Amino acid sequence: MDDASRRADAPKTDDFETGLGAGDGLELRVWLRLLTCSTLIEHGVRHGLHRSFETTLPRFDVLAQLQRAGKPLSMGELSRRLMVTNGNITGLVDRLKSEGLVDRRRSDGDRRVQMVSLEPAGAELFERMAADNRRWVTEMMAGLSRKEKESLFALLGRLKTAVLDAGADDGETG
Amino acid sequence: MDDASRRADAPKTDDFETGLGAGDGLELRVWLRLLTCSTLIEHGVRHGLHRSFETTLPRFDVLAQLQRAGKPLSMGELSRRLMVTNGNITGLVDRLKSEGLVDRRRSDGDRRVQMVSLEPAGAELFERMAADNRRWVTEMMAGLSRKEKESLFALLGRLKTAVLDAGADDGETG
DNA sequence: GATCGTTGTTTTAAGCATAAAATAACTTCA
DNA sequence: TGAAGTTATTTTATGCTTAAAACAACGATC
Repeated sequence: MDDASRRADAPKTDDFETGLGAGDGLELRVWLRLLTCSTLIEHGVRHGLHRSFETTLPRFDVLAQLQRAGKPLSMGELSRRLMVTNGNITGLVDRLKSEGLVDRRRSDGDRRVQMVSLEPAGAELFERMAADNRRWVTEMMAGLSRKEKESLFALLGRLKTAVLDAGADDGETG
Repeated sequence: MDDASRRADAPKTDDFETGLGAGDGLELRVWLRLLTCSTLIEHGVRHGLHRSFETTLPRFDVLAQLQRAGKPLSMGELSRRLMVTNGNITGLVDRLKSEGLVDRRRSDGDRRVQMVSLEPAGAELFERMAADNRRWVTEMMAGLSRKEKESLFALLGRLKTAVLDAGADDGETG
């Protein structure tokens, strides 16, 4: 139920993507395919993390952001970077702290702020997970040429910009 | 924090786009960007559904699959199409049924099977949601040319195939 | 130096999601 | 026909996620 649809002349593709006519709704078709790809890869990563490390993707994501930042981050900064709501971070960091992977302490300057930092155990675990993660993702994309991956990367960059621009003044037009 | 790093001759900048070396990790970079785009668009849609219809994306997805199929689907078929676990569908269909949007009844042939069908109210609501959904997604991609969207669609098709192929015999190599 | 608006975080209530175990109905095949 | 295996769904336990409300500390202004 997959390809056989990437030829431009395919008649009535109906390619299992969701109730839209083949003629148009190109944006919808892009979106659905994007979501499918995202979900497939996410499943692969999630499954790997579960099987190899008994952990979850959100936890991995928090560690990744901290490692990448190279410095402690506030709860709010984490929630922005992970694109999830504030309340979400609270529980996530609670669990990571209880596992000894991160530390959380009140900021000296602003007593509302909680700074989250990587513990050595968290950094060490992250390195191991990151190596496997890279391998999984690379394997999943093994069927694409370097050129295809580069094109995809560039187009996704364009899409990201487009969506961000479109959303800039979107709250008030509703 | 994005491009400026897709040159193959970059030394070893180690450009932290999630703790990955700059030289390579192209696959990881594609994946992260894909996830960002997916999350951004999903937020837009989710927000619209919540604001305009007081409903959620998973509910919308179930209705969309039923509408698209044009016939009742079993619980298992729904879970496959939505790429979520079985148990998930149970609760989702429970809620939709309690809202009068779908019906669920045991199959005559096989008494294990539950067939889920669209109620008129569900079909009517779906039509309205789908129209808005299409508009939201189109607006979010307004910054892309038709050509870019077509390229993206094609490349995502290639990616989908690649990931599915890679995953075909993945369970046993772990 | 009290009050007003803002910002950072947590709490609450509900729903979504997973993996794994449990049920229950079907199929096979000896 | 009846035991063994398979398939469809639900249940269980836990965790993730959201939106909205509540709290708490900050900053400004009068």
